[in-house]
Amino acid sequence: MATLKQVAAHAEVSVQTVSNALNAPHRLRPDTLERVNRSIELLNYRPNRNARSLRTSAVELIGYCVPSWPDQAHLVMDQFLHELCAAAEKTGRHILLFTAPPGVEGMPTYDDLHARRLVDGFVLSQTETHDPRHGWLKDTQIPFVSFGRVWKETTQPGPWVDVDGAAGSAMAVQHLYETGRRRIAFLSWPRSSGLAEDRLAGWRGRCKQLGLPTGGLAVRCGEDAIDEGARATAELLDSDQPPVGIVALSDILALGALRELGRRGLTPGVDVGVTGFDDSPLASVVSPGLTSLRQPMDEIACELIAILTETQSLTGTTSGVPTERLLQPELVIRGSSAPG
Amino acid sequence: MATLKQVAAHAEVSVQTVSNALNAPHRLRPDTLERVNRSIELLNYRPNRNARSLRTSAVELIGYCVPSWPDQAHLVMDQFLHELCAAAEKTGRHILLFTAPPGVEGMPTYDDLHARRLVDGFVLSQTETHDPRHGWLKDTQIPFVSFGRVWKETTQPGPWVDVDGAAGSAMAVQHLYETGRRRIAFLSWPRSSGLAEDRLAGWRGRCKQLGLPTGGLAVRCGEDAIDEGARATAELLDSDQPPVGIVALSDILALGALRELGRRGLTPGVDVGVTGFDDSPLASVVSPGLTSLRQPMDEIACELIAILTETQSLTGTTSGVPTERLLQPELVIRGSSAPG
DNA sequence: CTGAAAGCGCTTACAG
DNA sequence: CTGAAAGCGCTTACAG
Repeated sequence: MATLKQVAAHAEVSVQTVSNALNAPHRLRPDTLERVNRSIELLNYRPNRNARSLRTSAVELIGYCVPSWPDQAHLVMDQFLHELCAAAEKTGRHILLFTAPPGVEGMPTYDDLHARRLVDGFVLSQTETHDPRHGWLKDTQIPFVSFGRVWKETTQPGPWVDVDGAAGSAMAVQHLYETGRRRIAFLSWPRSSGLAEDRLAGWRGRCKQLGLPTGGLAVRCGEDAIDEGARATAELLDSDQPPVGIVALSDILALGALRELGRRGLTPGVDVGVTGFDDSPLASVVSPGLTSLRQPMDEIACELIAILTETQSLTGTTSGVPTERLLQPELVIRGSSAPG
Repeated sequence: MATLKQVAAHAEVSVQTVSNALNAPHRLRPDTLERVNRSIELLNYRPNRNARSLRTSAVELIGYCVPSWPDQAHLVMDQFLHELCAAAEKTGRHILLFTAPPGVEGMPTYDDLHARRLVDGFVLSQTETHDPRHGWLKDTQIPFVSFGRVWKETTQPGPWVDVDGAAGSAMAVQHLYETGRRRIAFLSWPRSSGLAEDRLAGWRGRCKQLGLPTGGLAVRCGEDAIDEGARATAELLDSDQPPVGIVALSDILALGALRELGRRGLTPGVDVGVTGFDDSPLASVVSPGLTSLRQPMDEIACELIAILTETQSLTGTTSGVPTERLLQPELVIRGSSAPG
């Protein structure tokens, strides 16, 4: 393993010059730069990152706590991780994975990782209503950015990126409306979830806007399970005025709706239009395919990394980068809402 | 941020003694140790990992390349990552995530990560038939361990951990046999997959052993998709002697079988018993639940980490730890094979 | 544009 | 059992 010193000796310059060739090439005369680069190539030199980190006290590593499954979002977690990695690598950084107890119990782990200089900062996800982690990290001055807002807080403790769930539901309603449906139901979760309330509000808002009924059309499911989605759908279909469109809060719930339709001999996309959320692998794997709202994972990842690395959180200086970004989901249309 | 030096000054000992208190406490007199520990506590000292790594040239980081989805195994990837993280942390290590082009194209990325001392070694997964990465890493002397065997090689280029697919299929056959079924089919993939051949062989072997027919009962699907599983199932059910049990190579294929049964008014678990592979989130989310072969992710992760850290691959010395481990899957029985 | 020197925070023979 | 000193491989003011 060649060192900076050896490269310097080989190129007959000082170590400082080699270091500059790597980190500030514009400071060198072109001929010197070329000579140094030849030596680097020849000796197959790779800078030792630990030495660099020790000196600069930046490790270029971003911590991400792997959620313990089962978990609502785990179906798209692999997509998220892949994009997060790719986005980090574009800035020369990498993702360090770790496990921690949920909630505030896990904070000592975050603190330790940061204090021992294993990471520069954190990307949080699985944000919950009143998530205590954000405030804790902010107080401790540990850089972080959150995928997901801390719900029901007037002011967010730190920078975040999120997807506009209300807009997503509205898009789903609009789509079902445009395919001729006028009675559109909503499959929701318990009231305690900020995410659920956001998506529910989008459905209600657009329905009102279009002059569609909402009364008795929002059903709360006990948990995010296929059986619950099926049960809620059965309830809706058994009512006096059954809906002809169903916007579900999640792909899982939507799958329940599809199953119940099938059980009754109704054809999804023809008799009743169904949409889900997240465009998980499930959506494209069922038949007919499930129309679903895709989260723009690549954009999300890029924004997270940009905010974490370019704002005060990591550099100590405030730049012009906004620290709150609400991104729009995209409706992926499949057979469950539009046959053919 | 306190340093070793400051702790030493506070405890009125040399830095060497503080270092020993941390890394070799048995070398200190109990009273000295206690005094040093008090200072560490008081100053909230955390050793700087970069300084340590620079000195010891071990970063305690293990690289794992996030597979680009879509991918056969991505449904259980989050479980795998969680267990891998947890296992690494038990040894004081962490997982560094990165992306790389598939196959041998990605090897420079592995090499770079190792040369720049961002990682000590790698855990590979998504092993393919004749996977070139193993030989490459072995030749380059980069420590690694593989989750999955390199199929069709007489000798494996490096240490591995894998799950016994043949035994898994045999367990599924045995289970269906014990629930009274005598005609058991197998849903497979194209011949090019070592994993598929392994699982197929297990089915055939156990059927022969039990005196069950196999002729015309193995169907190859074009790809791992629900539609393909349904199509293959339809083919089987339309034959002169339709099977009453179906062992599928994957949960996805099994889901296809369930769908086709439903379409025909047949009840899974009653009329036809169905089993899948991997016990993915899908298996417990459908109704009836899908009987499936669970990979022991916790064991797999522990073995991977143990082999990587305890054998020559990382320490340079051969220890007594075996470098090849074939683990047994576990049959998780649900309604698709046994009602009630 | 280039170079000699200090230092980031640890660990580890070595000597006492 | 304890301590003084060298060194891991970089970066960065500083001087020329």
